[in-house]
Formats: sequence, C-alpha cells, structure tokens
Amino acid sequence: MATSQPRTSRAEQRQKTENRILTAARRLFADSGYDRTTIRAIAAEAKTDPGLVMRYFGSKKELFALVAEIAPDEPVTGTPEQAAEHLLTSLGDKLEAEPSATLAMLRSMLTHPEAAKEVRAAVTNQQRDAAAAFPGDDAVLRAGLIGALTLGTVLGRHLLRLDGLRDAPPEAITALLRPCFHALVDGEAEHAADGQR
Amino acid sequence: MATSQPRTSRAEQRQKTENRILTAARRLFADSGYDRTTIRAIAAEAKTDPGLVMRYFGSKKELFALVAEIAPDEPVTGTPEQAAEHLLTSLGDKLEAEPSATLAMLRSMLTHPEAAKEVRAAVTNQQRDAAAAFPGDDAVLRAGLIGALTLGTVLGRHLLRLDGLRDAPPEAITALLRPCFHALVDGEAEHAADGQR
DNA sequence: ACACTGAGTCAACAGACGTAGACTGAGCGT
DNA sequence: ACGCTCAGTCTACGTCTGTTGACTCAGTGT
Repeated sequence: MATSQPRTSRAEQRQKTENRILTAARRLFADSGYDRTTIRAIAAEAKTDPGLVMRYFGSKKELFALVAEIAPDEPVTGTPEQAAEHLLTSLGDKLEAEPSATLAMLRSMLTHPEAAKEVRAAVTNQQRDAAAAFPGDDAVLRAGLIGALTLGTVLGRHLLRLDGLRDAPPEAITALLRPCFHALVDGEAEHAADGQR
Repeated sequence: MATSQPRTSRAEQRQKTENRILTAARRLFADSGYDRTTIRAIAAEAKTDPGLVMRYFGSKKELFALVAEIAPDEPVTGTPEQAAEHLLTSLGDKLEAEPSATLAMLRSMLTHPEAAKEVRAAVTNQQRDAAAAFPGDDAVLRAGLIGALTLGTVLGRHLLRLDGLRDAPPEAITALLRPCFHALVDGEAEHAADGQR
C-alpha cells in the first residue's frame, strides 16, 4: 500500500496556525488594548505556544503593527456638498463595520504612542484633503472638527456603547448628522441664540 | 535659648508630600494612562518612595480612583434652545480647561474597565436628562450623539491635538458646532442631497 | 531509505511590576 | 527629659511580562 498523503501538509499547517494567531491577536488587541494583551494570552487563544508567536511575527510590537492597520479612507474630492456626502457615507461604513479591526487601534491609541501617531496620521490625512475641498479660511479647523466628530461617533457606538447609538441603524445616525456635516463644510457659524423669543 | 520651632511641622509636611504625590499621579496618569503609569514613576516624580505612596493611598487602584474623578456636568434643563446653548458652553468649558484632570480618565477609559464604566456613566447621565428636554421620539439617540460629538471634540483637541483644533479658541469651535447642536436638539434630519443641481 | 528542514513544545531567563514589612529618626504630648 | 507616633527609607517577595534557546518529531527532497 502506498504511504498515505498526510491530511495537512506542512505549508498549510503553518498558514493555519498563523491565521489562528492573527485572529486571536486581533480580537484580544481590540478587546483589551495593547498593554493588557499578552503574548501568552494570544498564544493560548490560538491554541499554540508563546514561543511560536515570537518566531512567526518577531515581537509583540511587530504583531500589533501587522494586525492594527487602519484602513485608509478614500480621498475626498468634488464640490463641498459632494465632499460632505462622501464623509457621511464614510462614517456610515465605519458604523456598520464590525469593530475588531479598527477598535484595536482606537483602544490602544491613548496609551501606545505608535498607535496614537497612526490614528493621528489617519485623521490628519483625511482632514488635509477634505480641507482643500472646503471654502473659507478656517477650512482646516472645520475639517478637523468633522474628523473629531466622526471619531467620537464611532467611539460612542463601538466602545462606550451608548444608549441609542449602540443599536441604531447607521442610516439613522448619518441622517441626523447630515445637517451637521453640511454646516461644517459650508462654514456657516451662528451667533448665540438668546434662548428667549 | 528656646528650642527652635521646626521649619515644617509634621502635619504640614505630610500634606505637602501627599499633594506632590497627587500632582505627579495626575500628570502621569493623564500622560500615559493607567497601565503604563507605575507607582515607582509616581514616587520618583514626587521625590518620595513607592512604599509611601502605598501607605498613604492604599493601592494603585485607589490612587487612580481618587485622582481621575470626572467633574460631573450640571443638569440640562429648560427649552430645547436653552438646552443646546447649555451643552455648548459645557463643551466650551471642557475645551478651555487644562487637560490633566479629565485626560487621565479619558486616556485610561479604553483599557481600564473601571474607567470605561465611569466615562460611560458620566456621558449617559448627561444624555438622560438632556433627552428629557428634547422633543421627538429618538431624543435618546440624539442626546447620545451630542455626548459622542462632545467626546470626539475634546479628544481631538487635547489628545490627538489635531491641526486647527489644537489651538483654536474655544468660542470658534463652539460657534462652528452651534448649528450642529441645535439641529440635533430639534431633531431635524435631512434626506441625502443628490449632489447635482 | 536517509538526511534534513522546519513546525511545535518546554523550560528558563532578565527585568519590571505592585505590594509588604522591618527599620530609622525626627516631631510631639506628657 | 522621656517615650510614643509617624513620615520617610530600604530591602525583598511573588508574580507576570517579553523573549530566547534547546529539544522533539513528523513531512519532504533526493
């Protein structure tokens, strides 16, 4: 009888464990942030050995960098109105997407300096070419504000899980923020209402 | 000759070191978050001993709880327009205040579970009685959004230090967000603009 | 069939951490 | 003047961390 083919070759076995490690790392980094996530915990969840994680990915930092990449936003162009709508759909996507990938970065942003730089770069990047499409001389500030509002909304939904925000359909949220975004794009600041008519 | 009075009594010496520890703890927790801040580092910055920190404040957790209290917002009341203005000035205050106190909590919110609960409680609290002042049936969602936007703005300014947001006068920011807040208070959602006229 | 490569395991390292406890000496009540 | 109290210091324990190296053994090329 011929020697039976092994049910899993070495190469695919390797990739399977690599994937298990990556999945575990994503989940744990997203759940607990960079500092509180240990190589040992990742290995345990991936049903493998801490030493193997090191061998495959070099170090904890490298593994984090690999796992916690922020998906870059498409550049913002067109008329101010188009830009606003683009930013709104972009927000809608982030609200719909499952949190694990981006949350790892957001959670670690406040403590892990490299992560903070990454988040800042991502927001600043989108801010820059958004500002180019905006009218007015405080365009940079207004674009930054849109970035900050987006960040706050995502955080409020996925991380703080605020009432209402937690389970509202993304369209409901973007619909509510639409006047908000358009106002910021056009740059129409209002004076204080006197609150009494 | 009479025995000379000591230049610092025991009681005031005690309070002086306690204050040095508290100041150092505030700064370090705000700068590096709960996990990355060590008792040893706090003691070093306060020019004292780790053991003393333990003796005075019990444990790292207790010290953090003492230092990272979130200043509660005043309750929101009045007409919707008044509520919106109230929330705007509240935001303005947070933008003006020096970051150290609140930043400690915000920075730790993503990793320290207790801190996350505290932040969530603070936002939810303000959200609840803001929603009561709002018209419409999705008032909770809209109030939550205002909380999220506020959070994002503060984070964008003090933590990410975004261009424009970093050094803009608070009034400029609140002025830009005024139409935003009023729209959310009144609950007027817009349909998608078709972007072509 | 045989040597070798590489996946997976195990044990151990050095360092940092929170925390506990013994010790010293100066301020204070009596 | 004497003894207690307590601020401040020092050392050490136990644990957990990232990381390393030696070891085992099944899959693979020749």
